[in-house]
Amino acid sequence: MPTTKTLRTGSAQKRDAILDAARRLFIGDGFDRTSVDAVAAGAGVSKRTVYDYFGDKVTLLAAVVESAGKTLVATIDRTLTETLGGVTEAERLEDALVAFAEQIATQTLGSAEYATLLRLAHGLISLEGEILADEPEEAVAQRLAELADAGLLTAPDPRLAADHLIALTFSVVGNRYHSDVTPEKARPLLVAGVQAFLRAYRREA
Amino acid sequence: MPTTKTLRTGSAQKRDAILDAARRLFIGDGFDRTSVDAVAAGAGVSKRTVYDYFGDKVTLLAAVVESAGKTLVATIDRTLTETLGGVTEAERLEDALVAFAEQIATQTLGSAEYATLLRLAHGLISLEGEILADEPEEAVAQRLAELADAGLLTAPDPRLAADHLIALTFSVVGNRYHSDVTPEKARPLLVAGVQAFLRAYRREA
DNA sequence: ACTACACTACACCGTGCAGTGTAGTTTCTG
DNA sequence: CAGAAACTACACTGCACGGTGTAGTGTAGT
Repeated sequence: MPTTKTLRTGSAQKRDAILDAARRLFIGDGFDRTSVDAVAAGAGVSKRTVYDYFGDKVTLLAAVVESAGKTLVATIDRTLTETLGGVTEAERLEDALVAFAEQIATQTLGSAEYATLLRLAHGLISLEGEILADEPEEAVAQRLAELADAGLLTAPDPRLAADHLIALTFSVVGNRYHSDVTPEKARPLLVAGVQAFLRAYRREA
Repeated sequence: MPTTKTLRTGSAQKRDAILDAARRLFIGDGFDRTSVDAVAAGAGVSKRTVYDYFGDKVTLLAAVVESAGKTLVATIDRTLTETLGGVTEAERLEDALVAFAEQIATQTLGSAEYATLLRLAHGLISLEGEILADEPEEAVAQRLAELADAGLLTAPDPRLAADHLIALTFSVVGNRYHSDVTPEKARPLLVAGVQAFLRAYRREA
């Protein structure tokens, strides 16, 4: 049995299309309510191809989670640099954090979608990419540690601070508007969350 | 006649047993992966009785959510009174909030289970008990408003403060330990969350 | 042109499960 | 005791879906 098919030009595109459709449908309709036929149709591909690529439905879910995780971490890293890169003054910190939160909260593959995926996978996937499931938090933690070193924050436990920032922004938005998040509704909540975070973690003068 | 059977209302014990088994199984295995046969078996009742009581599976889920919501709100109200009832000094506020959070976070039908139920119901239930889905938050908000009136907190928007307290405690715990929460693991996180909350919302001297 | 392979279309199987119908048994009540 | 209501046991239908097998088509490389 040939385990790995020799990839053809354009094969990676089909794989991505399947992953994309699966992510969209899994998040929108749930894992069990999404049929593999629907995924195939959504990807413009035959069902057989889906099975040829991923073997079974659970493996497909695992691939979706892994792919989404990598994408999200990359996005977070990039966005952190864009928004918090050159911030050295306390005055600009709030705006920068709000900008970061707004990006990640309202992105197509943002914190909400990833959280949903992790919940779908929970219990079905025998923790392979699970160890890196909290990479997003770690990325934020590292950046907060740098801000603390720069004297802008007091964060003895950066990972905890990251969890708190995430909770005050993404979790609050997620709890209020369970799936249908719009930038307009999210923004005031994000601003308030960042302000509360800064009240708790700002470096005292 | 294909008329609708008038749903039976007697024997509240059996009804509760069904609700209980359904909640346990829905939360543990998910809605789609839980068969009505399993619910009936778990409740020690015939499948037919389940259908006589609740009509169909989605209606059963709705009943579970409504029942759990009422129970949770009652528990929250009681626990809030027990822990925060006579608190008028800032020194005792932290311990009281931690005690409250610990109760609700580790209870059998606590914040985590209710959040899971709301997610299961989301999209399946045409918002009947949905309007009261944020009653828990409102209950906390009301109590925080009282604490603000007593001069212990600064909370211009009590509902927002409640969302932040909930996020800093229950959401953080839920994000880290997705389903398997033990009091031992939760406690330090809850203490840290309450402390962060107080840093953000304490009345400045 | 030949071969190898990615891919599709489609039929097909097995199964698990929602929901129903019903006959028979227990239990409550007048 | 009589009769109704609650409940069980069980058989049964219909369907959706996961997964497979296969014959055939398009396409790339030699």
